Amino acid sequence: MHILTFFVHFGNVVYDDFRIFALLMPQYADVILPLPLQGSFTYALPQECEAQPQVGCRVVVPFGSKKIYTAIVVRLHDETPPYPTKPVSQVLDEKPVVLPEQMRLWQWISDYYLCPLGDVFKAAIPAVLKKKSQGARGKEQEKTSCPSNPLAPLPLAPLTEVQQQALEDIVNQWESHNVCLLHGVTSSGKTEIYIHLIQKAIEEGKQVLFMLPEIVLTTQLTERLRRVFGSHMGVYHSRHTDKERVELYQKMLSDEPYDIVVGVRSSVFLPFRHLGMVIIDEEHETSFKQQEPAPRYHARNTALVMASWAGAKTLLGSATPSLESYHNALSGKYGLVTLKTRFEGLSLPEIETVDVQEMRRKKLMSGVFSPQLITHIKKALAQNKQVILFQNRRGYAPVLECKECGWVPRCEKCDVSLTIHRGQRQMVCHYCGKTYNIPSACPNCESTSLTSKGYGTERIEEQLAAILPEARIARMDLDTTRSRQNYEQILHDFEEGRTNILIGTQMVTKGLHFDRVSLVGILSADTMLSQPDFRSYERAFQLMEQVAGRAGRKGSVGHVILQTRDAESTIVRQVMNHDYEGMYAEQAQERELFNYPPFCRVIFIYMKHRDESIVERLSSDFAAMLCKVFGERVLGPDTPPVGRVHSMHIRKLILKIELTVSLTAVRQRLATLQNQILATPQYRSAQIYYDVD
DNA sequence: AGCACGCCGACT
DNA sequence: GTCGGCGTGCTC
Repeated sequence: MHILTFFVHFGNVVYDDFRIFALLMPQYADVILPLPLQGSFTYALPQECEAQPQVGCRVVVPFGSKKIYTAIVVRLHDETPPYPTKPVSQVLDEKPVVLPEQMRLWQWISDYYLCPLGDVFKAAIPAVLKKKSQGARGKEQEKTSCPSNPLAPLPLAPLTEVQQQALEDIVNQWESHNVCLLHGVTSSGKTEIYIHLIQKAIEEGKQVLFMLPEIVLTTQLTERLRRVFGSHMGVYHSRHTDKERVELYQKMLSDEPYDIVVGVRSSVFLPFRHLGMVIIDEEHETSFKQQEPAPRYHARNTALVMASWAGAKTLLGSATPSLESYHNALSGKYGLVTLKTRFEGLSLPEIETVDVQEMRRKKLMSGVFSPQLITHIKKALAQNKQVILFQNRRGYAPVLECKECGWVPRCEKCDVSLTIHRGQRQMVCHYCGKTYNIPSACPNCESTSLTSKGYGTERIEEQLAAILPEARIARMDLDTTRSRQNYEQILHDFEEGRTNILIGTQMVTKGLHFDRVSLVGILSADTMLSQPDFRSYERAFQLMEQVAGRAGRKGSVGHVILQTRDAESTIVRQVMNHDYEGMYAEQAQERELFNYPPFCRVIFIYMKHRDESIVERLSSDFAAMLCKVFGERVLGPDTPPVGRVHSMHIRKLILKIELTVSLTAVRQRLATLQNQILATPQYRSAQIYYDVD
């Protein structure tokens, strides 16, 4: 409890003049450890003056019989605990490295996302700061995230009339709302508006956090910002080395912090002292939510909480807002500003659907390629234009199948079929990453007629190369972009026109701007809808709309070919008409009917165990216990689509909580019930964890 | 998380 | 009769 209270009364408790004069140092420090443990541990403090830590400082402590950890002091006091204490072995900081507001945010994440505080600590602090190393406190030796731009900042590009109007609308909305949603179609020039807002905030002496999904944080955008903000700006990217992250963290703690930090999800954990504005671009992106490991936090929602505490204004930007944010905007909780026109009078791309079923019946398909798509690709290449092809599946083919007996290779540790990767000459489990050799004969019936079913990006590349041998094709997916250099090389080659067709997964849908792309092909709209997830429809719309937005730049209307088995489906029609509002209305109705966010809070409860029968019993017992307390709000247990990962069998329960019910009460009930069931001897070795919203 | 302590199988 | 399997419980 208690952790928070002491931070709130920081000034009173820590800086007690009387104490210092009387040389009565606090005798004990409560610390948290970077381990999945709830609560804090008490250590004795050495009584020398110079070794006194403050709350928020790192200390080195022995833990267990031989482990040594870096811990964070959360409270100083004189209450002798009823057990023997070990002494703190070293104090690493003179000044706090975790600010009171940060600690408060950690506690909020721990409470809201139902995970131990130690897990938040682990995620929040760069690894080097957690290690027991003396070199870590090197504020003085400022290195030259990171060559900073020595050039004088360029003057801001003037906004167009439409952009200027949007900017004024945003500022107006902020008069009456803390959060404003900017719904701007792709290429409507949102970035320019952000830049002007950031500039304004910096002039007012405020700090700005500009959060982006990983994939958008490419050189294209950072370079543009760098040219404007130069050495005022820090970049926080997951591909930065740990050393670079520590430098940024230390810089933010120093007396001359960056005015603006452009960063990914984990940049919400940076220490801001004068946060005045938060901008979250592509706010609908699912990568803001950390899935694995704990803490399973949502960086957008966490940033919203942080901003409201700091009294900062937040701008959420997207061409395809999340249903949650749009709902908040319509209900008046957020301000809403809409930008309907594309930059420089560009019109939205024209979308043409192709009925794959029909083409297949007429035997006109060449593999995944419809004749229409091939014609348009040829036309684009003849005009020296470029093409982006989108397929949301990597690898060669999702399945290998024996023609004789129907045998399909599966992962030993997970309940999924293996994806074929030709390039690596292997089959790969996309859940645990385990690789297998491709068999030359079926291990079941010894037949050698094994065929690939379905299409991944790798196979599409192969087919296209056969159809258009003269095309210069590049592929961009997880497999070809393992290193940052590869990623940048692929983009660079495409930008320079060395390649003219780019095939890729979601990676090609985000924030890339290429002037010569005239055609976008969506190879299979249907595969995106196949996952049984309440957000899959929304996500499919967002992906298609985003990738379509890559087509057409200055002076010409872009063209999109959307291949589907069901050209009459609502989603295809909505994408064709760029009808976000229609999609929203329909999905919102559905979510309301079935009690899903944003009309309800959803907590997924996962249970894992090596032994399937144990997890089976555990899940039904736990469900029964939960039902007694939560009644109809409990759904399940169910086996998730992939019922076994890493040899652990999984069951899932869903808890739907009305927005009016206090989450604190729910959390306490859950904790009690979880402790109760895990006290049962047979379930002791099971794992239970939660995923909120 | 990691480590120690503790109780049951195949080895010198 | 011991070495070692990993189940379980604790770490200030």
